[in-house]
Order: sequence, then structure tokens, then C-alpha cells
Amino acid sequence: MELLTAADLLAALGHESRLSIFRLLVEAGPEGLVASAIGETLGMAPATLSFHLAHLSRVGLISGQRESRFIRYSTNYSAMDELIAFLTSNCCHGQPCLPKTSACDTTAKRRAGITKSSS
Amino acid sequence: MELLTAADLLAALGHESRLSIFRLLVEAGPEGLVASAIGETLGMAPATLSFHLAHLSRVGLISGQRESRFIRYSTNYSAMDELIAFLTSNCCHGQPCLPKTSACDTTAKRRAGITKSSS
DNA sequence: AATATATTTCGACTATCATTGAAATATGGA
DNA sequence: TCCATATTTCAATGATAGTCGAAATATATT
Repeated sequence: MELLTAADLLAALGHESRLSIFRLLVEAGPEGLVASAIGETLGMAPATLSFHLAHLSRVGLISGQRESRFIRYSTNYSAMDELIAFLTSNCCHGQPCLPKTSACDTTAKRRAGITKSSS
Repeated sequence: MELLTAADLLAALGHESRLSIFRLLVEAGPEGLVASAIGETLGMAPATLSFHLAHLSRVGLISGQRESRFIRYSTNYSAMDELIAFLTSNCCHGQPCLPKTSACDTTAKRRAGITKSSS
């Protein structure tokens, strides 16, 4: 993943409202949620919500499809996946960074087996 | 990790210059780099660099300590670790999201162990 | 003390972002 | 067709962020 693309994804998630939307959609699973449901849950004005949904869509973190009068949004797991891969590869790049924490175990795994280092 | 904190970290990394700085420091390892070295490598004006270093420091992603006339910055791996943990837990939260990709293998690992009932 | 180097802070400017009411578009139903 | 609902687009506004020259601060050297 390109640095600029990663920065765009990070910036998109680097806003409380958008991060909330994204979390909500992740929780909702593959079915996703229609826009109005998101708006009601998070108490966002339609225009504001639309603005953030558009932003998240533009960078590819979510996508929406019409469903009669509604538009149903759901997360694009692959984009999130790639972002995490990007961050992880930068986290330790083959060297021990934080063996003590369980969170970064993706790294431990990678270090043990795969040697996929793309920078 | 708090939602707001996560958003702050993501926003901090969501800028090309800062992401570049961060990557550079990660690559540099625990030793880190002095500010001027970063500035030369990335071709950033001192004031601009200082601005971004301050931002990254403020959110706890890096920290710097004086070393005679220089200030040596290095990554705070624990902050990065927590962020990745946050994203990972938000990416798949115990359910299969992307079994096909190798990148999100943290998920595969989690799926193998924990069985968090569907929401 | 005077000078040089490294970095930050200040100040000013520009650019981009976020918010939201109102109008526009899309769809469905009566 | 007319109306209601869902969502987006537009437009205007205020707020925040990014850039960078110049001045200030910190440290080292002579």
C-alpha cells in the first residue's frame, strides 16, 4: 500500500465522527446499516452524515448501495485489512518491537513464518 | 483505548509528512534519529518539521530527548501497538472478516481461539 | 563573551475541513 | 400525478490545520 493511500485512510479514520461511523458499521457486520439508522444512532444531521459517509466511501473504507429508498452502507474489510497490514509492517519490520504485548501478535506470527516485507 | 484517543492517533498519522516521519523513525529503530537528520532526509523546513514532531509527540506516538545540541526522536512502540490492537479489534471483532488475505491473520488466529457469539 | 549550530516558538498567511439549513434528486406509494 | 421519505448536493460560514520566515531559546566551542 502506498504511503499516500495509507495516509488518506488514516486521515479518514482520524475523525471522531467517521471513526464512530466506521465502528458502527464494523459492529453491524456484512449486512451493514442504512444511512438513516447510522444518523439516528449517532445523532448526526443528515448533511453532516452524508459528508462523512462520502469521505469514507471515497477512500474505500466503506461502500453503499441503494436499497429502494435507502442506501445501505457496509465496511470494506479489505481496505481495513490492507491498512492494518501496512501499519503492522511498519510496526516491527522483522525485528522485535513489542513481544510482551499480545496485541501485536500479528508481527510475532509474521516474524516466525512469512517474510513479506514491502516498504 | 478510548475512541477519542484512537481518533487522535489516527489523525496524527493521517498526514503524509507525519506518516513519513513516523515510518522513518520506525525504520531507524529504538535509537531513533535527531531532528535535523529527519529534516534532511525528508526535505522539510525546520519549523514545519518541528510542528509535526510536536504533533506526533503530543499524541504519544514518538518522544524526543535532548542530546547535547540535538534532540533525538524515537517511536513509542507501545502507542503504536495499542493503536494496532484497537484497529484489529475493530476490524474483525472476533468474527471472520477476511480469511482469504494473509495480512489480517490476526483475525484467523483470534477466530481459531475465541468464539464470540454473533451480534 | 562571542559565535555557531540545533531546535522551537511566534506570527501571519493560505488552504482545507466540518457543520448545517435549504434545495435538489431518487424512490415508493396512494 | 402528487406526496412522503431517504439521501445527497449546494452554499455559506466558522474553525482548524499546514507552511515557513524570522526571532527566540538551548547548547557547545573557542
